[in-house]
Amino acid sequence: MATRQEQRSEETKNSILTAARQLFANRGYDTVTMREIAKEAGCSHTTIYIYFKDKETLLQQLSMPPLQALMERMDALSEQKTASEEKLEAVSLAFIEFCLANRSMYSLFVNVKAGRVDEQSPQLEINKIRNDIFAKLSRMVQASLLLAVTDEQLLMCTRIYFYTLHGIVATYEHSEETVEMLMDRLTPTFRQAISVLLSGFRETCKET
Amino acid sequence: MATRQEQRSEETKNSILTAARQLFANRGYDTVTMREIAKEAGCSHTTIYIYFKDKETLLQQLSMPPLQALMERMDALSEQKTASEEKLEAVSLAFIEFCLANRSMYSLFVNVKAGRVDEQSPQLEINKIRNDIFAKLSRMVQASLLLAVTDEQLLMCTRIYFYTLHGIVATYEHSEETVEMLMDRLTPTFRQAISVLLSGFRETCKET
Amino acid sequence: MATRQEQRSEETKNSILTAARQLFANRGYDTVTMREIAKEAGCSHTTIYIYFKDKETLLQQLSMPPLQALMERMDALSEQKTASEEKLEAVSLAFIEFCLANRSMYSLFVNVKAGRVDEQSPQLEINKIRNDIFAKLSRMVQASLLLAVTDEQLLMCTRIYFYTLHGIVATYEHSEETVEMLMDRLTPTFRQAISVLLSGFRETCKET
Amino acid sequence: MATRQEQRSEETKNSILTAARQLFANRGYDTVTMREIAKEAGCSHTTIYIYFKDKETLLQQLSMPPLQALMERMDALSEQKTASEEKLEAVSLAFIEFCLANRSMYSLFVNVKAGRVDEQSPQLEINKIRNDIFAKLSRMVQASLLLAVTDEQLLMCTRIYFYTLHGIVATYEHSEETVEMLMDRLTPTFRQAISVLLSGFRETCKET
DNA sequence: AATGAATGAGTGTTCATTCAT
DNA sequence: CATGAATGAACACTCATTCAT
Repeated sequence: MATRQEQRSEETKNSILTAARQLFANRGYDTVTMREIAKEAGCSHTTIYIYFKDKETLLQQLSMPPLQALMERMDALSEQKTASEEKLEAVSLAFIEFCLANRSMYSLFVNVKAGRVDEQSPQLEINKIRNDIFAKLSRMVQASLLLAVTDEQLLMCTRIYFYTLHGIVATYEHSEETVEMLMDRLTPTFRQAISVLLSGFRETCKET
Repeated sequence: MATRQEQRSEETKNSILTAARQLFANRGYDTVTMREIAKEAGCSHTTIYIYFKDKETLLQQLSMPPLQALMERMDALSEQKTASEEKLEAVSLAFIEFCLANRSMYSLFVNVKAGRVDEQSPQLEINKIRNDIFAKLSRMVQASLLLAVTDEQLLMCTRIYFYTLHGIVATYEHSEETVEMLMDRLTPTFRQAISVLLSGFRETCKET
Repeated sequence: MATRQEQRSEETKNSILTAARQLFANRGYDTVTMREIAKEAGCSHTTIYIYFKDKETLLQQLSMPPLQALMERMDALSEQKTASEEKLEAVSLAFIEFCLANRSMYSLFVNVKAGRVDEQSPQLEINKIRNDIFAKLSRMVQASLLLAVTDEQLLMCTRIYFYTLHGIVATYEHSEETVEMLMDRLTPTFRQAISVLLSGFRETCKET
Repeated sequence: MATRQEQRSEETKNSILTAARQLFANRGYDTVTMREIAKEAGCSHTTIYIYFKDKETLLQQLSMPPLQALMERMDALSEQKTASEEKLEAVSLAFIEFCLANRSMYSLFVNVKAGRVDEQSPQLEINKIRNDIFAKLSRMVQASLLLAVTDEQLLMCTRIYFYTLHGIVATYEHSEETVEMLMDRLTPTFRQAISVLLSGFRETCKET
């Protein structure tokens, strides 16, 4: 039973998260100050420390939900009843769009050192999601190839597929265009890239 | 005939450059402080200002020579008398190797805002090199396709080719493995990626 | 109803103002550092930035109120129902006393570059006050002359009158005597100076 | 017998003095850096320390000769065979011109604390010159009055005379006009001021 | 005599964070 | 729960000065 106080508290926390999300996305983690977040959230900067141990923690708490949302969206798309290649395309475009919409998160997502098992949970969590995404795409790539490949071949293809996805996002990571502008302008190119890779994979795997 | 003093001076300058290179590479331009560089270089932070006007200048002096070296190497490789595809492969691997060997430079190289024609020269210089590399690779991609393509098709192929190269480098940008380790381990994958792209390009361009 | 916290805050602000006033007065604006002011005020140097945007703002906030007080006092004195010459004397002595009581302000007041109409407001404000004072004294000098003079003559007389006032203040600007000591000791001299100037003006204007 | 080395040494010292004089005059003592002086003088900044203990010493060594030159000029002018009032005028204008031509020196000249007998010599020296000038002007004022006055009256007149001179200089101390421009534009006003003071003195002293 | 190399102290300013209320 | 007050550490950069040659 949430008292009125608890409700208000939750509201404050949310407004902080929302403000921080927006500012981090637009201006990058380092540039944004706690005071700016507080001003945007409509509270004192000291209040933030009631809810979050420090700036870094705030960032990490911020990054989990969207990543989970991405996972869910990718799952949903991959369960649709369409051809494998179409599904891969849809999921890939969703991934690209998400990454461009959350550019600051993206660098966090990508740069967290892999494997450091001894670290605290938030990094591990992110690591886990990253591996999940990799595995998911790997399966979809396989399904789209329409031919049998060895594990080794699949790993190689998935890696190459990832390189390109990562490269796409990295190319526009610091662009000043909005996600919408970028997606409008470049979706055909992205589609083409996927198509090129798949047909290249097929050719290459066939030969061996 | 360099006096002993001049020698020592040169050493100091080099140790600053080395320290800065390393720190920029590991921790990014913004995060590194002049005092850290000085400590790493074994001198006072004010000494840095004897050799470099300011932090930005230090960064730029650091980045130009290797980029020029890369250009020269790419030129040399592209003039060899081998098949187009082999040349493209050699040049691309050289590009990847260089970028991984100079990871800090890479993010500098990639992130400099494009086009700002009104800016001062150093950024322009980098911009110019970037465009040169793009043009060079574009030409080599065309030669490797072994079939006629429209300008539009070529632009799209080059873009996709770049995405993948960029993605490869970005993927290992923060890895703790040395360049040598990475190249040893992954050169086959990189070759494969190039081969996949080329055969994908050919398939895709043929169709239309 | 001021809370205890607000009270303390006000105290801090005042101690900063007091410290700054004193140090600026004794050692000049440029020479004084924010850290010195803080030490004198008994707080951290960063605390100053809570109350004042920057060093310049601190200086300006310091200077406006006393100048406005001076204006008001001069206005009040000039509206009294006494002989013109007595009023001029009273106003002039008030001006001298004020300037000696606020020596740091004085150099600020005097040194602000004239006329720069394109500058931000605070300098303009001071400029305006200075012009007001000049105009006010000019009118009173004219009234005290008891004879008709051309505009040109009046301008010259006012300038000379100002030179002497300015010279009086400048002479004792760096004296270690308090205002009270100086006024006690020198008021007769100052009166005499005014009287000398007026009779000199009359003689000189008569001739032409 | 000056060796060639001694000659060169003297030259260097002089070029430092010349450079410093110019820079101090144009930009003020605090703003000028040792490196700037060195560059202007055509030597290394370390060389300055061979000839002058530190920046302050340089300033003081710089200030004595012109002051002595002023003294000599004032003496020469006061020994001419013209009417007393003309001599006073000539000497006063020379004083004003000198002070405006050496503005940075002027503040040094004026601000040196009076009387501090325990201080080192350079300050005393300046003090002495200041007193000399005061005495000299005092005598000339007396001669120009053309009537007998008590010591007390003379002191008062001299003080007032000084206030005005000082005020004139202080008024234009921070002006951006050159000495020449100022003297061209304002010499009539200065003459008038002197004339006003003298006739005021006469009137006032007559009465008592 | 002269200099290039080097440095410590210091500049104004910002920021994440803590404390007292 | 929430906040204004306060702070120490840090930033890039400058300067007068000293040291070794």
